[in-house]
Amino acid sequence: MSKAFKPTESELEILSILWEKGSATVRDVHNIIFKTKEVGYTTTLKLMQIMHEKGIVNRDVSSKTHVYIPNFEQSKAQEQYVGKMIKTLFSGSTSQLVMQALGNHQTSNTDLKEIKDLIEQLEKRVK
Amino acid sequence: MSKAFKPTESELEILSILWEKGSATVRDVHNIIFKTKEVGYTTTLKLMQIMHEKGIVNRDVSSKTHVYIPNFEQSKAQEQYVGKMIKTLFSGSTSQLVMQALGNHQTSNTDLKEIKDLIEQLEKRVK
DNA sequence: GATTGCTTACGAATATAATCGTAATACTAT
DNA sequence: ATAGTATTACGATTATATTCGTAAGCAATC
Repeated sequence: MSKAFKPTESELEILSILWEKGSATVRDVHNIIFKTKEVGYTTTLKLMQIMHEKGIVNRDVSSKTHVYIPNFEQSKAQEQYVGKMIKTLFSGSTSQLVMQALGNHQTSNTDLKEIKDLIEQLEKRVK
Repeated sequence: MSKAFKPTESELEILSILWEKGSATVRDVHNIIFKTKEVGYTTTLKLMQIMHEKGIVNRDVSSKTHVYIPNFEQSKAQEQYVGKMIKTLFSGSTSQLVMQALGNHQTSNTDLKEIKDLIEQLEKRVK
């Protein structure tokens, strides 16, 4: 089994930015975080350094301003958290989670169609 | 807006048990947690006392062995965490979360049917 | 009424996470 | 080259969460 990284709250926030952009400098990340949270630059820096020590991110040090790259797959994190959520928040019911998500968050018709298709495939498979 | 409780990891674990059972004593909760985690009884006790101080749970003190009752709605917690998950783990895409959940976790045909019905309602509504 | 066992209360220790200040270094423009 | 600016490194502090030991209370049983 693969190592079960458990990013902290702040680490997840940073990871989400790195996943979005592919790679980023501390400054990039900090600017985004700073929009919603009054926090010092060196705090963000330190967090990213720690993430590097832990191996959650890689970094390119070839230029003075380091570039950070996520080293933890988004899909892995998704699996991990979705599983735990279903268990602790939805008493084990996947469908409850799905219905909660669809009920409370805007979803385009195109996306809804896609989900329906998936469901139909699943129905076949289970049979 | 309602207070934004932010239960910690351990608190969530305890809450999930209380949601499941409706109410429980420290002993009840501890027995369940202890199955998967070597932890002292007084640790569980302390956590539940702290949760009480924070107002996350109520307790019935009428008999010597106190009975704890959740005072934080499961649905509130669901909203809170699902929203955050979509944002940080699925780059804002609800459908990605839904497809991940359905793809990786067993769901009965009855449940799938129910989800399809919901989707069809949503499709109408959006139009 | 002493002993045993379970319970709560509570302080304290330990572990983990988040924050920031300061200094050293590199880069840029004058 | 010098001044100004941005960057990293790193120690230290603060905040928060988790863990447990010990004492005290209560109830049943001997």
